[in-house]
Amino acid sequence: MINVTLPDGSTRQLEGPQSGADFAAGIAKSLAKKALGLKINGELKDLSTLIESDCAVEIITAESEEALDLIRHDAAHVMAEAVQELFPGTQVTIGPVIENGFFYDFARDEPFHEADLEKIEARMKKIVDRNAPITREVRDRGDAISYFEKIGETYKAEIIGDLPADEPISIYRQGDWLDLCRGPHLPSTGKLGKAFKLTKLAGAYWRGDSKNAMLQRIYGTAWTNEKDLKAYLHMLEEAEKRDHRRLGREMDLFHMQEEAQGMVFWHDKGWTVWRMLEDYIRTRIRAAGYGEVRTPILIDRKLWEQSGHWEKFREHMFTSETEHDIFALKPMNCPAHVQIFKQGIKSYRDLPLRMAEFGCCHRNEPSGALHGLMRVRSMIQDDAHIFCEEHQITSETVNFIELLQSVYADLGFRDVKVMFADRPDTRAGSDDVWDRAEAALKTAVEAAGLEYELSPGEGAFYGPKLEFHLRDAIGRDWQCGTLQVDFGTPGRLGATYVGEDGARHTPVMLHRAILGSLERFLGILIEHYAGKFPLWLAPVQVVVATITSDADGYAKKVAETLSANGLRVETDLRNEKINYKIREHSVAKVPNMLVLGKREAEEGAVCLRRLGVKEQQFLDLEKAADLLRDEARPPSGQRDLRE
RNA sequence: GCCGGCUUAGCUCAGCUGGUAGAGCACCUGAUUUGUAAUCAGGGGGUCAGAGGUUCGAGUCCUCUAGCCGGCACCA
Repeated sequence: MINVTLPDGSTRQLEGPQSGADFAAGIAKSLAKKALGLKINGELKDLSTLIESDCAVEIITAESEEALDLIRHDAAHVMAEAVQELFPGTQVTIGPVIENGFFYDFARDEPFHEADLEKIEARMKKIVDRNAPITREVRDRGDAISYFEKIGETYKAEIIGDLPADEPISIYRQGDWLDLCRGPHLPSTGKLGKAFKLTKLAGAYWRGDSKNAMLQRIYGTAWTNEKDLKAYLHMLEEAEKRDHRRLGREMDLFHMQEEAQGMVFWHDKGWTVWRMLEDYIRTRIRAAGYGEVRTPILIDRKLWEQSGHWEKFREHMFTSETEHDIFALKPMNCPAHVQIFKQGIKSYRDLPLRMAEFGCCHRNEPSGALHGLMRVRSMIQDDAHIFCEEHQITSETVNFIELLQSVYADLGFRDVKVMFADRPDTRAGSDDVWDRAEAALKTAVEAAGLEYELSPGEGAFYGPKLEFHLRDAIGRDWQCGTLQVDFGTPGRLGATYVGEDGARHTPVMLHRAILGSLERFLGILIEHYAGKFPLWLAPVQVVVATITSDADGYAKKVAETLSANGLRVETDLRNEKINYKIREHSVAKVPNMLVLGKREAEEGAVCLRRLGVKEQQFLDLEKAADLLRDEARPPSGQRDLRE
C-alpha cells in the first residue's frame, strides 16, 4: 500500500507503483487531460514519474505556477528541434528557462537572421501539432559522450563530461529528436500550446567566457495561453514608451552625441531635475553627519599606482600628460579622500569620519557596454567614504542602510534587490582580512534586518560589497546604491589615526553611495515615473496659460507671484486655443496648469488643472500659490516606509 | 571588446526588382481671440551616417569606418 497526500490534505491509497499520469486519471479524467507534470514532495517531476512510496503529490496543470517553467523549458527544446530541422549541421548547447521566457544557444557558422525567427516559429508550431510524446531515458555516461560526439554534437559531449560523477545522464526524446537534459518536461510537444514568440537574436560566449567561441542565442517568450502572451507583449510596448532615452529627447532633458560618446549634454530642464536631486541628497547626508569635500579630477599616476588602480584598471582609465608626468582622470574619489584624511593627525575621537563628494569620475567603459544614461563614461556619484574603526563597521552600515531605505522611499522605490558580493578571484589583501571584512559586513546586514541574495565572487578587488539594484522600464536591473568594506586602501595609501591606546592604527574605509551614478539614477527615475516627476523634481512645475490675449497682463502677474514663491513657472500666451495648449503641456507632462480667462482676471483667481485630471479647482491666486508652494517641498525623509 | 541588426527632414516613418526623395507631426508666415487633450490655409527644410567601389545611372548592390539598438563579456 502506498499512501499519497494531496494538496487539499486528503489522502489516496495505491495498490502499487503508479505513474503520475495514471494517478491523475484515477482522480478525474478531466484532470488527466489537463495534467502537465507533477510535484512529488515539492519537487517538480515528469508526469510519467512513478509514485513508488508514501509521499505528497500535486498535479501540475496550466493553472499552476510551475506550469510556466515546464512550458518554457519545452519551448526551448522545441525551438532547438525546429532549428536543427531547418538548419542541419547546427549544434545545440544549452537552453534554459529565464524570467518571462527561455533561450537556446546554437553553434553554427552562418549567422541567423531576423527573418529566420519567423520560419523557426512556424516550424515550432508544426512540431507542436505533431504532438510527439516526450520520454526520458537514462544513459551510461561514456555511451552518451560517444553518441553525441558521433553525431557531431561536441558541445553536448563536453557538457556531459563535466557533469558531476553522481549525476544521472538523462536524455529526453521527442519524436526523432533528442537532447541531453535534466528535465522535467511536458508529457508531449502538443501540451506546449502556441502561446510563444521568438523575440530576439544575440551573440553569447560559450560558457559565458569571452575567451571562448561566440554562439548564437535565440530568445523567446512563452505562456500558458494566448491572452497572457498578448498581455506580456503589450507590456513590453508600453515599457518602451517610458525608455529614458526616448523621454529624455521628448522632454528636452538631455542629449548625447558621437563626439562625446558615453557622456551627457544636460539641457536646462534635465539639469534642473539633477540639481533638485543633488540638493535633496546633500540635505539628507548633512543631517546624517557627513561633511562634503571637493577633490581634483586629474591626478598623477603615482597616486593610482599606490592605490592599486593603475595595475588593475589602467585600461579603463583616461590619461593625459604634462612635460614630465602622466596623469589620469580619476575613475573614483577614494584615493583623493584618503589624501584629505591624511592632512594633520587624526585621533580615534575623529572617527567615524564621513566624507562626501559629488565628484566627477571618468571610466573608459568598453563601447559595447554604453547604454544611454545607465552606463556612461563620465559620471557623478553621490559618493562618500566613512573612515572608522573596525568595531564601528556594524553601526555605520546599519545607519547607512537606514538612510538609503529612507531615501529610496522618498523617491518612490519599494522594490530594491540587495546583493551580497563576496571575494573575487583576483583580489588585494590576505584571506584573513577578507574573512574579517565579510564577517563584519554580514553581521551588519543581518543587524539591519535586510534580505539579500548572495553574489559569489562579485566583490570589489579591495573588499566585499552590498549592491542595491533597481529595475528599469524594460525589466533590466542596474546597481545603484552600494556599500563596500575596505581594509586595504587606507593602509596602502598610508592613512593612520591615533587610537585610544596612543598607538598608530590604520582605519577601515567604507565606500558607499545611495543613488550611485546620478546619471544612471536619473535614467531609472525618468523611467520609474514615466517622465511624470513628482512636483518637487518637475523641471516646469506650473504653466500659466491664457484663453484669450485679454488675460495676458494678469497671466504675467500670476507667473511672477508663483516665481516669488519659489516655483518653476512658464507662461503660454500664444494665440492658440486653450485645448491646444492643454494638450501640448499635458504631453510635456507639466504637473500643473493655471488656465486664465476673463473671469479669473476679474476676480484675481486662477483655475488649477492637474495633469491628467479633467476636474478643475477655482482658487484665489494667493491660495493657489500657497498650495503649490507647499506641495513642491522636497521630501524630508520623514515619510512612513509603509505608505 | 565580441555577435547580429539598424542609420532617409528636428521627430516617427514610406520609398518594390538600381532611373535622380515623400507623408504626418514639429518649424516659419498669414488668418482666427478661442473656457479644459490637436483651428484653417500657405511656406521653408534632405551631400539619404561617412569614405571608397560596381554601373550609363546608387537612398537602393559591394567593401571599409563610425555611431546607435539588442544581447554577451566587462562594470573599481
